Amino acid sequence: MSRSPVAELPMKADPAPRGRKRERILEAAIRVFARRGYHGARVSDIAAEAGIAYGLVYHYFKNKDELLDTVFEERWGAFLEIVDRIVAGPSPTAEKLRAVAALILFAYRRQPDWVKVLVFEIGRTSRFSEPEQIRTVGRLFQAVARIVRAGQETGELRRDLDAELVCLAFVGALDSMITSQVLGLMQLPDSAGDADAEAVRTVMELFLGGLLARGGS
Amino acid sequence: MSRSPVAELPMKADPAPRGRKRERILEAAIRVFARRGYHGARVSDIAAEAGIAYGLVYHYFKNKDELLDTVFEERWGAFLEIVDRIVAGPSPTAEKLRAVAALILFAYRRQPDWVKVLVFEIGRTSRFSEPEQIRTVGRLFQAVARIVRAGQETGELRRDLDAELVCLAFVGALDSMITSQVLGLMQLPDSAGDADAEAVRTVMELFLGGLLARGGS
Amino acid sequence: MSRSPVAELPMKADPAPRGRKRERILEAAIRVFARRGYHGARVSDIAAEAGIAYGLVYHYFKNKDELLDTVFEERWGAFLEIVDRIVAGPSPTAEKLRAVAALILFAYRRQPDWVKVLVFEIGRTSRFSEPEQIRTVGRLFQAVARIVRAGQETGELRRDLDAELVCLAFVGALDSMITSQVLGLMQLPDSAGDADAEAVRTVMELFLGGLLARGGS
Amino acid sequence: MSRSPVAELPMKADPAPRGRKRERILEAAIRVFARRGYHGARVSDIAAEAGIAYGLVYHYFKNKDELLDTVFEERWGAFLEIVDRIVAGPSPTAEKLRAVAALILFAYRRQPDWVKVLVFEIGRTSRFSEPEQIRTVGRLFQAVARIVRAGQETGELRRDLDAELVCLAFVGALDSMITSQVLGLMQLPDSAGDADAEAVRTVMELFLGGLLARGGS
DNA sequence: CATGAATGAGCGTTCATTCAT
DNA sequence: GATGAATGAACGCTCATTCAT
Repeated sequence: MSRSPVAELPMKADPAPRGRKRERILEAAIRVFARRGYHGARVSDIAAEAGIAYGLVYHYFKNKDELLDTVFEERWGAFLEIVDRIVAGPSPTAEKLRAVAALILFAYRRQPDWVKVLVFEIGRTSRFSEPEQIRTVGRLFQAVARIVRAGQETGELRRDLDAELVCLAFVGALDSMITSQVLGLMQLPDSAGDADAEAVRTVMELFLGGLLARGGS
Repeated sequence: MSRSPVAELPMKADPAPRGRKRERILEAAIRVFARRGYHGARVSDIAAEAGIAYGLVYHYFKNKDELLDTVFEERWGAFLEIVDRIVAGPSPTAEKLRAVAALILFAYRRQPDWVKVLVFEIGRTSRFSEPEQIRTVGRLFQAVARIVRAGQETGELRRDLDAELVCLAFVGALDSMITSQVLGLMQLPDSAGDADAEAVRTVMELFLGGLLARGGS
Repeated sequence: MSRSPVAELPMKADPAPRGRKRERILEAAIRVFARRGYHGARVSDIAAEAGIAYGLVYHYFKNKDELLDTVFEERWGAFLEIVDRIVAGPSPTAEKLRAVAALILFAYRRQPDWVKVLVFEIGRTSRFSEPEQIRTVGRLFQAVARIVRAGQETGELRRDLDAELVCLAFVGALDSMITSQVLGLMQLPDSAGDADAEAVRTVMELFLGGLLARGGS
Repeated sequence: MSRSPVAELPMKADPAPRGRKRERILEAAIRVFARRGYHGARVSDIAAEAGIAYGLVYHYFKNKDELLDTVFEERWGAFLEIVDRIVAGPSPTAEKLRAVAALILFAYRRQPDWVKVLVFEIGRTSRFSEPEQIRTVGRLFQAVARIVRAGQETGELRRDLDAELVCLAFVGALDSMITSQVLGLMQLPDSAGDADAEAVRTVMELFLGGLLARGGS
């Protein structure tokens, strides 16, 4: 059996060594954005966090905006590659959806700062409204939509629901859960064990089987 | 048959008349926040939009922050009252959930600026993380959770899923759809007719019956 | 006998009283620009010199550039009005030219800071190259050119020289002398008495009668 | 008959070959200063224009200031040598003055960038006020003054005018004309032919013979 | 000689907030 | 209540200069 795709999402790696200043700046930016938000983050904070001189940030990046854009594009790109691999894989539709759900819901544990930035600063600022960013985020929806459409074609999934709307609901549900995690609100019954796993189970049961009680019981 | 709860959400009303300066400032604030975001909105912009001197804003509100908070609390409170009435009503569980979904999904049409502010500036800034705001938003989840729990008790809904998680998924799905509307991305098959209604139908089918194709039917 | 036009150029007036902040800022700007040059002048220097708060400068002027432009336009306009009155007056051509020469050469005594700014920051920065500023300065040449052309028509002045070139030479000569004054280089034989008057006499003798020794003497 | 001194002013020469980095930097500096002004010119712009790494500029020059100073001294020195040769030559006074006028007025054609820098960045910044630069520029005045004084002694020129003031006027007139050229304002009647030659003729007629119409002719 | 990464002081500008009228 | 002049802390950005390689 192959490794779970979740495992491909790298853990917070060792900090970039001296000499790879550009990486250090990006990593510092994520930490500071996570801590104070984009607007609250001063460029000088980021430089201090990265342990480099103020002006060097402007050697590597045009301005503060480009820092956030770059963080977004590079990390999001890496994330999408994993999603694409899930989509292209051989698993049945339900398994693919479960893998995506797990990938997203486990992400916070692995890269909490990056997920915070994603949740609070990217999906949610008006600056996000710019077409390019929308398109980039849209690629996640496209990937999930491909899973759903394939499932509809094979007959695994019902065909009377619009795939795009289903995707919106699915990703929205996951987003909501991850936001709840970030805010520290997720108080799960099973918190002793594994809250994330419970969340994955719930979302899959819900989306696959629905809420309604089945006659048999 | 009683009026749909959706109809209780007021349409963009006539602007407050001269003399009711406080109302005019709040309405102006919503428009400016919607247009430029909270950070991009200058107090002077809001005053200009309201047609008053900008020092006057500080007569009615302690500071810019309080403007956003007040907007949030007053409008959100009105919204919650409708939700609470749905919760307390006599309809079956499925109908209550449908009513909530419709209320949320139709809101953008009725109060686009307010919904934009809600979507971009409130659920999503790090400032939102403050406990009080979380609690306020949490009231929506509590209301929906009460519907779900009641349904589980009556046997209408299955009991093996945690009500809180179900709520998160449900509200998240709706949030995702409304965001998609705000961004102008919702391209529905049925766009000639009523995209919102189609969204409501999909989300209800999905959450009640699930995605899986049913063998027999 | 009427007052000399030179006398119309106001002496450094009393500083603008409190309350006329805009004027105070402009006057302070001239002093600071004269002392440190446009680039060397910090906005905070100007505010301090004017005795007002930093940000107030931006209440009255869009930015530092607009300060220099405003200084230039307002003062230069006042100067041109005097020149225009000389042009329109009844004096013979030679007297008009002498009046202009005196106006310019005496200006430094009356408004040394303003003349310094004019000499170093306006006629001479590349930013001056912008069409609008050129046109404004050009109005001085136009005024002098009108005197010359009128003199050529009445037969007072020779007609074989292009009026525009004559103007350039005339104004250039005066500019050179005033610059020399500003730099503190003018070491005149008559320095005990009135160097400026001697400069006026020389420039008029030169331009009217030429350098060549006349046979008769 | 000897070559005109004007011809000694070298045309824009071939760019310095690779390897003569110092020369290339100076030439690049002149071009960039001409294009953007001293303050607008970044050291990196100059290095890019010269095709070298910008750290190298600091091998050859102490700092940006020294670049301008060096440009000024070297080129100005070459220019002064020509002037000195005119002064020392055997021509009559009037011819010497005409030669100086021609040298200056034709310079823009031969070295437009250098003349732009001279006009806008050297005679005219407050930094120019430093004694050393004043002295250097003063050497031009001294040279012209020697011509004038010699003419007064031989009786060619009238003696009732102060030689220094005459020089100021003469050089100022030429400066004004050349500035007008640089700004693209010189609109001469004879523009089809040779505007510069017409300027030389006018300035000489003016300074030698004066503006006044002569009765007899 | 040559490179360009690294440094950091310095400055223009914004804008929320206060307050005299 | 109403106005908008006045205040000043805060921060992004530039760019001359240094220095390790």
